[in-house]
Amino acid sequence: MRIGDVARQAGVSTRALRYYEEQGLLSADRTVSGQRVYPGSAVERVRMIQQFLTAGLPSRTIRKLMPCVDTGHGSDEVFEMLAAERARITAAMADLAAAREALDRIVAMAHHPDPEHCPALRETPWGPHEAAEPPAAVQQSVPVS
Amino acid sequence: MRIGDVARQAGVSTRALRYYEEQGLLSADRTVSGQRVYPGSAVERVRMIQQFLTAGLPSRTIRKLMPCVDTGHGSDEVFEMLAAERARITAAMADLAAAREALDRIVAMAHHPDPEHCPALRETPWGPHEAAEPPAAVQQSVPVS
DNA sequence: CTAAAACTTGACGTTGGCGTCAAGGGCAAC
DNA sequence: GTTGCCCTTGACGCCAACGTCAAGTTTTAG
Repeated sequence: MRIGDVARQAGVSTRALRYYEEQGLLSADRTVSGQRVYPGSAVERVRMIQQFLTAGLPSRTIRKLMPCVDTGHGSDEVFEMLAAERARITAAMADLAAAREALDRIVAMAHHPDPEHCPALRETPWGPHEAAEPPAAVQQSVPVS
Repeated sequence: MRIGDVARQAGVSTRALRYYEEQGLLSADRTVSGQRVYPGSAVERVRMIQQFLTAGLPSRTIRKLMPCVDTGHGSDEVFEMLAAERARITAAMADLAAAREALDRIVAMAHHPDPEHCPALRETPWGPHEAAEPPAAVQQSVPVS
């Protein structure tokens, strides 16, 4: 397959494919004239690369990961990286869930015809917080003339 | 509170706070000399901003969202945005879950002392795929001399 | 009073994953 | 041959959310 075919089938740009090669994520044979020639498995591989990129793994990390995918085994160092990335992903999922709930609270607040509903953020468990603005704070400088 | 206090309590840099103000996410009073003065609630607000940013909402979107948070109601347009972002977040969570499972498959593959386990990616349901490299492809140019 | 710490605006630098020309070479069809 | 599409390398552009000086003012601590 040539680069355009892979690009179409994997749903990415040819620019991306050249970039992946540049980053050492994807290799290609060449014709005498220098055109890239890919095996059919390249499509799968590109999809995997995309999935990892979408998940926030930097290309540098993926580069270290791919040999492990190809050969089936890797060094302890690689597995530590993998574990770390796994943890990062899990944490990111938690962050997303929290943000989504925050959005949901906002729409609920806005659509809920209850009394005193509007700036009722105080009722939501939003991490540690101190008393909201005590009348006389600690370090007060010249407060607006 | 001054900017440094808010920064410490919210766990962000002062640069970030000035950036948020620049982007219209966070407002501050000023002393006569021009220094920023924040209410205690600013810490909460910054945490919320951070949460949304972490979730991938662009500051432009958050800017449109904050009035709704403050007043308790917003336009239909804002709610459409919110729904779209909610969907984006859900999709992102699915992507993360998929990537995490891919990582798990890799470690399982590497640690599993089974025969013919190594490049056994073919057994995993990886999206649509055609036969991997038929002996004679369609458009074949001069194949390496 | 003075030195240190904190604050101000302004402006340029960084990072990643590409997009987007630009200028040329290759290749199948007609 | 020639038309038109696909390919090549090279290089600059982009965008967001800040980091990082720089150079000057203010506030605070001793």
